[in-house]
Amino acid sequence: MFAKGNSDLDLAFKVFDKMPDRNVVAWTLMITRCTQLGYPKGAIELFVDMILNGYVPDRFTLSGVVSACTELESESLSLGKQLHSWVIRSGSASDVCIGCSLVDMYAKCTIDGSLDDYRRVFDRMEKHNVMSWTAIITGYVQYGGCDIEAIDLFCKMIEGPVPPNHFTFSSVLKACGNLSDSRTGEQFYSQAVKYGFASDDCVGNSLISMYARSGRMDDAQKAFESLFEKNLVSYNTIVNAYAKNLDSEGASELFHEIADSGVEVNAFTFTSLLSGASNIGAIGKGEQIHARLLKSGFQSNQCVCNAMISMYARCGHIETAFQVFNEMGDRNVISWTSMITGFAKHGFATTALEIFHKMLKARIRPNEITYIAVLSACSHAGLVSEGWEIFNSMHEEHKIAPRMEHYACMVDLLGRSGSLREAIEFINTMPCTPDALVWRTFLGACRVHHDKELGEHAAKMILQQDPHDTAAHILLSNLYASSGQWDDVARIRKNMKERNLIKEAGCSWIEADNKIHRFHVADTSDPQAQEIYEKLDEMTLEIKGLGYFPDTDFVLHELEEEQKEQYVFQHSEKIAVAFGLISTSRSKPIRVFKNLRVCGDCHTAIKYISMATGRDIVLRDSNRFHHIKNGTCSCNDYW
DNA sequence: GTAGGGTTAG
Repeated sequence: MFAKGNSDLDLAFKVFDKMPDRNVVAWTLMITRCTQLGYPKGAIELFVDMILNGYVPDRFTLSGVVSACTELESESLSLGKQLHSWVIRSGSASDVCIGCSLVDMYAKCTIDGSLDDYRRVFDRMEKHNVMSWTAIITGYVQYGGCDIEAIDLFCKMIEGPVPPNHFTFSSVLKACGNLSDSRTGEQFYSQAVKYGFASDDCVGNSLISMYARSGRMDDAQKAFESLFEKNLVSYNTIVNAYAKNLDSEGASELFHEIADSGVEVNAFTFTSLLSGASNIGAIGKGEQIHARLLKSGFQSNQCVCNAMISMYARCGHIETAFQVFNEMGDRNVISWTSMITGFAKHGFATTALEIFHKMLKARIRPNEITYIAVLSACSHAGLVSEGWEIFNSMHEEHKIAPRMEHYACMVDLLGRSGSLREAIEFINTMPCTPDALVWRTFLGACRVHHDKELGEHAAKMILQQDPHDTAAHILLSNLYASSGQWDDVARIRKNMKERNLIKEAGCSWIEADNKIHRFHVADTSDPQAQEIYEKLDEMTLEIKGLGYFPDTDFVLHELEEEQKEQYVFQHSEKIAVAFGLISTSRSKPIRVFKNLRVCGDCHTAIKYISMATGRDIVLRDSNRFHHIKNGTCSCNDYW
């Protein structure tokens, strides 16, 4: 009877306080309402009051207070556990209602994604209904990161007597999306159709997202178009799909379509648009969205602010990112991690570490992604001993078991600093089998330090695990190319061709006049191509005069030295810089973005160009930012 | 009076 808005909650409290004769139902009702209206702490206080007043909670009360804990996430895990043991003592461990709440509570409150707790509760339940099945499957997908287990459980479920509903299908489709396994997803979807959920918006939206996460944008678009009814979530899903797939133009067009359709956008929409802008580094677009945000009233939403921090940082405006961070009211672990990542990618490792220590002081618990950010900060700056210290502390102080990514960070840190032997020793003593990521990182270090023997070993280890790994083929071929073994280069290229492995094309882009200009190697498609190449030739002569010598190690083909030079001078990042020189204002830095790591020769050449022209050049590659000024780079040639 | 879902930020 109570409670749509917060004032209704006040009213509900007034009535409740005046009740002469409260019973368990009244207490329970108040507890659940508090949680539903976003006051889980109030719910817990009420529960404590209730006990102190001598009332005995029933199954609904316990379920309600467990839900309150769920809302508070990891903050209340210990209370949740106490409630759980209470449930067991009171003999209600097999109750389906309490069981569902407990599964959900463990799923959302357990930080390290350990599955044992919620699985144990699930297994103890007397019988299962569609809610308990859905709760456990969702728990695996959302909080355990265990998509395969979720799919297995789903398969078990459909063999049993309880039919899945639209929520269950939605979760299992999400699991397929996380695995980028659209084939399995399609099978589940056709089952969903058989069960009569063909026109269900929830299942339809999950299908779009599943296709998008599997990289099948055309099918995502088709699924979107064939939706029975498009709601805001559908629009947000497809906007996000375009943003993720680097099509921020497509995302903004859809944004206007939404506005025209009369559907009101929400914070999700803005967050997706911001991430779309940040993926391609389109600061102009990002600023437009920021301006629109200020009118929308979502500018203080936590997710939106976090997306803004990341957008400004990833577009090269680290100071503005820091400003947004400082002005934010309520920061969570993602806000802090975004800021640490931002500083790390810009090469301000010491600042990144300072922020990390402030975060610990503010009693914000770092998670595994925070540690990836902090460790990569160390590795970008060559802070070996700090890296070790942090790596050791993550488990000792915060009970976070290092994952493959953390091991890879350490390999990167040791490898880049030149300690290849120490890195390989680290790999050999890992408690788990190193995966392709670890070996790929190590191979990258071998390439930088020209260690052919270890590099070959690493590439073989990668190809053992994944014979189709394009990166290993390329790195191996680069390694051979840099020592002039052209027969081996040819063999690898032939192998790649046979296996139909295509190197992701190097591509650079630059924003000018609020438009993105993209360039590939030796690109002549731009209307201003002639001017660009004239500028390039002019720059080549000029910087050679300053002492630049082309490093043709970075050319893959066996060519005459002069041809190699020419080839290296047609790399996409150089073309983009030349375009920047002729079409952007002198007062601003030239901001270039590249989808892959910047080539070593380009890095050197661009440093000389900054010296010759007096322009500041900011280059974001797939790994980090390079702030190039007067012939030096913020990465200290360490990338 | 109870429990489950799809879209967002690192």
